[in-house]
This record gives sequence, structure tokens and C-alpha cells, in this order.
Amino acid sequence: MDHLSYDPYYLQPDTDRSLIKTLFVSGLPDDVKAREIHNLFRRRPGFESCQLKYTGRGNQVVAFATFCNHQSAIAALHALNGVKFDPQNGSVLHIELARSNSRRKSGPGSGPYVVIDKRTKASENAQETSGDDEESETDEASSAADADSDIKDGIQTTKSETADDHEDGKVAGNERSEKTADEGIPPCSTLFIANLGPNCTEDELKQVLSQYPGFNVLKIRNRGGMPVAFADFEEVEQATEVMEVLQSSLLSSSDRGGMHIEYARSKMRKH
DNA sequence: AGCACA
Repeated sequence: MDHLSYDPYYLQPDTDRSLIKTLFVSGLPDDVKAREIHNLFRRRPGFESCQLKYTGRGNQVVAFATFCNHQSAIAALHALNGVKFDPQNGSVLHIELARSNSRRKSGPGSGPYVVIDKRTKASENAQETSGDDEESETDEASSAADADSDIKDGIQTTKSETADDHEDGKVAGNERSEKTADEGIPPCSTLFIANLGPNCTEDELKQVLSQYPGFNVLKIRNRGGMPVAFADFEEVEQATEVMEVLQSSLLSSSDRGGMHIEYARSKMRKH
């Protein structure tokens, strides 16, 4: 009967990403502590709060970090996406904008970070999410078995469905109505980057791009004073992600505004 | 708006 009592956050018609102040973090090792997440984000400008969520699914752990505005959230995303979180097991952070902002439980009692633990307790049976999991009953004790499962898949592992069931588990309409802002250029795993400053160096741009999974090779061509770059990625999806995240973003060498990124017209040749 | 390298 309460199926219709959707939260207003999920009803925003356009899901305008520029309103999102919360980051969705995946790729975390399953022994991550909320304190670690807090320490990861607390220094970032505009940070407000974070929460760690142990999902019921395969002991996966995700986190949400909320900032005072969209811009600072994006800045933290840029700074931390793709970094190795645990060099020991190679886990790499994948950070994207959350589907909805975390609603902060106001008032006393809510600390700087929050933990939500939905892992199946051995003593208690799962009382929700019944039905849509096909997983067989695996023992709690074998949790170490999935230590490598999230790494080899990289970005593809991130089912974005986990992004919208946080805090209350309700999943609203999750059609990804993302427009492909590229007009006419077919997706390509190589990106074309223009509107770079005259002093932009290959190193500077490479330092930014190499933080993202799948980054392969960068080449800069000086097109008569206005440099352009070609950045090659392993997969089209990874190139797409970088294009969307870095679109219009500034480098320290930028003088004509943010980078303009499109799919390249042809894939970078292998050498 | 501007797309190279082989």
C-alpha cells in the first residue's frame, strides 16, 4: 500500500546531475571500515558526511560521500576516482555521482559517518530483498573468496543499481535517460580532446587521464598553436565515462575554458 | 569548431 509513497528525490523529472552532491563509491575491499572512508574524504573541500553500506549482495561494500555542492563533489570525484585503495589486493576506487543525494539524518546521534550493514546475519534470515537473487547459499566464512572478483572486472562490475537503493532500498524507475551529447560521432574507445591551452603538456593531461580505469595511451598534436590530444582506452565504455566526467573540466594550463572532449573519428592505431 | 599516428 505504500508503493506509491515514493520519495520526492526520486521523482525529479530530469535527474539533473548538476544537483547531485553525493558520490557513489564502489570497488572497495570487503573489509573496509567506515573510518577509512571518512578519512578518505574528510580532507576534500566541501565534504559534509559519508556513509558506508554493506550490501546484502555478495558482501559488496559501497560508500556514499556527500558534499556541500555539486562542484566540490565533482572535484573529489576527479581527485579520487581510479586510485588504488588497497595496494595489497589491488582494489581500485570507482567513483561516480550517486543517483540521488544522501539525506542526512539531522539531529544529534548522527556522527560524521554512518554505517549501514545489510549483510546477512548468520542468526537472522533475510527479511527483505526476497526473490531477486539467484545466488546460492554461500557460507559466511568464505567471504575471502571474492577478494579478487571486483578487480578483474573493473568498471564493468559496477552495477549502477546499487546506487539508487541506498538508504531505503527502494528502487525507483532506473531508466538511464542519458543523452549521448555527441552529435553524430559514433562511440570510439579513443577520445579527441580539444580546447587545450597552448602550454598544455602531455604529462599534465596524462596525469589526469591515468587516474581512470582503462586508460591506455595519450598523444598530443600541436595543431598550429592549439594543441589537441588523443586518448586511447581499452573499452568504449571507459572512454565514455572519462568523456562525461572530464567534459569541460579545466587543467592548470587551460586558458580558453574547459577541455572539449569527443569521441575520436578513428581509433588510435596500435603500435 | 579544430581529428593524428600508421
